Amino acid sequence: MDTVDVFAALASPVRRELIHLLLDGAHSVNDLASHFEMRRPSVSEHLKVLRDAGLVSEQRSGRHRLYRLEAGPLMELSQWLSPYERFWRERLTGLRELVDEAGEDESEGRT
Amino acid sequence: MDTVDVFAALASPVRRELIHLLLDGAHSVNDLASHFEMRRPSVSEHLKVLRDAGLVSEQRSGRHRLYRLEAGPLMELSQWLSPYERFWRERLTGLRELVDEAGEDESEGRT
DNA sequence: ACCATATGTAGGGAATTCCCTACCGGTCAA
DNA sequence: TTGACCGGTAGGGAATTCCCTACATATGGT
Repeated sequence: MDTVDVFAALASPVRRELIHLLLDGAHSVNDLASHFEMRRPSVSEHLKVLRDAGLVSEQRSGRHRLYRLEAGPLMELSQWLSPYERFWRERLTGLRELVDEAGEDESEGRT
Repeated sequence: MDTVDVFAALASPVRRELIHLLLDGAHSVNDLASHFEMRRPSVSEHLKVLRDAGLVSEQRSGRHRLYRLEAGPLMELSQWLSPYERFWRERLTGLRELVDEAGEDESEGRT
């Protein structure tokens, strides 16, 4: 049972597209595979990586397996990102000051 | 000048550690390399990947090169993440309802 | 000029990734 | 049961990654 790092799992554009496709609900493997140029077994392998990273879960239903998005690892990613937020907030603050200087008519308050 | 995908750049634990080290300001390559087991040229190569991804910038200062964190790509990552936020917000809402239900039966208590 | 320091680059080798073609088992329908 | 369909797995090959040891280049100090 290899446990896969969520960053490594998201490093592939194919896998990012896969979880994007799952935003509107669960899909079968064939359904997902139809969105790619590559062969179905390759998509299957990408799904395995996503499973090992906890990013998707499968639910068997007849001969289909429905894959659905799992939020946990993405939430962890968001938490990982939080220490860096101040960096771009500072940048946005700088931009905002420029904007404010350019047009001092409008004022709005939101942080 | 290869332009590197920010997800691919962050796929390496070493590179994530590098940008983490840059949270408290700019550092030289030797300074950064001293935090790792690996040899300095390897750290240099990791820094090149981060540069190509726009995650760090370098500023030459004498014979040193100071690397500093650049927020842009991380902000894009945060934006990429936003469509998925509702997934874990739903989960947290569910958790909160559970907590609230449990809390109605008991008076407050902490160990 | 000479030498030490700071860092990038070349080239190579082991490991990993990513895609492929076969193939296998499970499920449904006739 | 037979056959069509769904989807995982095996094995292989090309490309990429990741680390290494040399080496190159540039700057500063003496």
